[in-house]
Amino acid sequence: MPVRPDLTQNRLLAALPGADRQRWLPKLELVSLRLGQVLYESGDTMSHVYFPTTAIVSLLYVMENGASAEIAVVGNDGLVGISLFMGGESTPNRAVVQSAGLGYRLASQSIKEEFQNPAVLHVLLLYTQALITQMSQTAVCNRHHTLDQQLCRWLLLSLDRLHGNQLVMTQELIANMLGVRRQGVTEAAHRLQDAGLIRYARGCISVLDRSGLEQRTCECYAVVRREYERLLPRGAAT
Amino acid sequence: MPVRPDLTQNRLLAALPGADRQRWLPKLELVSLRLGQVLYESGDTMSHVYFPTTAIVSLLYVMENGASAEIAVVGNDGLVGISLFMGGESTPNRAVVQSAGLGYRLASQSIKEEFQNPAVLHVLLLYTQALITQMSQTAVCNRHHTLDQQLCRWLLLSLDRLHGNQLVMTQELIANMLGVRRQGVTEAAHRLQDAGLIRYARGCISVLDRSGLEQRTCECYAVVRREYERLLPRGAAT
DNA sequence: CGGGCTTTGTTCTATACCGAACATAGTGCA
DNA sequence: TGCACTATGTTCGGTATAGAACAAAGCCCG
Repeated sequence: MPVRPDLTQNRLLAALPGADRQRWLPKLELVSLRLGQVLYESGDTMSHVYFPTTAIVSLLYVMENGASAEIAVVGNDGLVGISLFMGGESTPNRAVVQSAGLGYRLASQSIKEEFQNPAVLHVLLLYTQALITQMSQTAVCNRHHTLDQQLCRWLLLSLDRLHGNQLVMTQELIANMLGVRRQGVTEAAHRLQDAGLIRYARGCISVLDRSGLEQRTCECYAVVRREYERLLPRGAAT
Repeated sequence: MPVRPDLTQNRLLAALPGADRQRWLPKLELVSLRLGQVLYESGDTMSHVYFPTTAIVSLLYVMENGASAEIAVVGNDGLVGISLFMGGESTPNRAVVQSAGLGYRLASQSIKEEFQNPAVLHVLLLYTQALITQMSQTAVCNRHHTLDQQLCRWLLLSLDRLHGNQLVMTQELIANMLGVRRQGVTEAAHRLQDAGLIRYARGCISVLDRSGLEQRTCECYAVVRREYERLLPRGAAT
C-alpha cells in the first residue's frame, strides 16, 4: 500500500516528461483490480483509461458462441483503453483482469485533453504501435505455432508484466485466454513440468527455468519483446 | 489513366476536409503498384505512405523458416505505413502488393508534417483503430475458424476493396496469405465452387454469389466490416 | 470428519490440417 | 505442333487439437 503514489511503476507513466507526470498526479486515481473484473465490455463507451502497475489485463474477443481468444495482454508496460484517444471510444473487445493488482485510472475527458499535448501524444502512439505488434504476432502465433509454444509465450508475456516468478492462474483461465480446451493446457503444462521448467499446484504456477521457456517458445515472444524495447526503452523516463 | 487525379478514390483521402485535400494534391504522387511488389520489408524505415486506389496491399509477417501469415489487408479504404505517423518508423512486417493497381504516395516527411494538423490526425487515428480491429479479428479467426470460413472472409475482404467481382490471384498466393498449404486452398476453393459461390480458372476467381460467401464465412468478416463503417463512414467526405 | 466444490488428470474417438509425392491440365513460346 | 512451365487436382499417412466423458485429488466449510 503505497502511501506516496509512485507513478513510475507504470512504464508509460514513467516515460512521460516529468512536468506532465506532475500535472497528471491529482487526476490519477489508484484503483484495485480484482481477478475477473471486466474493465469494459465489447462496444462499451469507456469511462476511463487504466494504467496497470501490478495488475495484468487481457484484451479478448468473445465469439457469438461464447468461445474466446486473447488479442493482447497489458500490464505495467502500457494502458488499457487506447480507443479513447484513437477516437473510436469503444472496441469490439472485452478487457478483463487476468491477474489481480493495482492500477491508476484517468477519466476519459482527462485523457482526451492530455492527448492534445505533443509529448503525451507521442508516447501514447508509440505504445499503441507496440500493442499493434503484439496483436499481429498473436495472429501469426495462432496460425503457425503449437500449443506448447504458445503456452510458453503466454507465460513469458505474463511474467514480464509481474514481479516475481509466480502466476495465480488456473488452467481453465489460461485455456480461455489462448482459446483452446482446458485439457490441452493441462497436457502442455504437464510437459513443461516434466521438463522442469515450471511447477504448479491448483491455480498457482511457479516458473523455475525462465530461459528454458524462452528456448521452447516460438519467435513471436522475442519479436514482441524487442518491439516494446525499441519503441519504449526502459531508460526513457524524464 | 486519370488525366485529372481523383483523390476521393481512396476513402481516407476522401474523408479529409476539402482544404487539406487541396493542400495535399501537389505532394501526392500517383504510382502503379505491380503484383508482388514489396512496399517495405520488415524493419525497413519507410520512405512513403501509400494510399491505394485500385491496388490491394497485404501486411504480412514472414517467419524465420519462410512461412508467412497475413496480418491485415489494405485497399482503397486505407493507407499503408501507419508507423510513420505512429512514431516507430518501421514494423516487423512486410507490405506486399496482392492485387496490382494504382495508389497515391506521400513522402515520409510530408505525412509527418501533415500529422500535426488536428483534422488529419483524427482521420488517420480512426483508420488506425479500424486496422487494429482487423488485426485482432485475424488473430481470432486464425484460432477458431475453419479454412473454408477463412477463405470466404478473405475473399470478401478483398472483394470489398476492388471494383467488380473478379480476383486475379493464384491459390498458391492465397495460401501464403492465409498461412496454409496450397492444397488446402485448392480443396476449400473446390468446395466453394461446387456450392456455386465462385468459379475460377488459372489465377482468376469470379465471385458468383456474394451473399453465399457471407453466409458461409464466420462472424469475423462482419465484425471488421462494421467497425470500418462505424469509424470511417462512407459519407464522411467534406 | 465428511460432503460438496473446484481444479487437475486421463482416455477415447473424430477431424482438420500438414507434408510429401505425383498426376493433370491449361498457357505461352519456339 | 510440341515443349516447358505454371497452376490446379488428388491421394496418402501422420499429427495436433477438438469434443466428450469421467476419474482423482486438493480445498472449503459446516
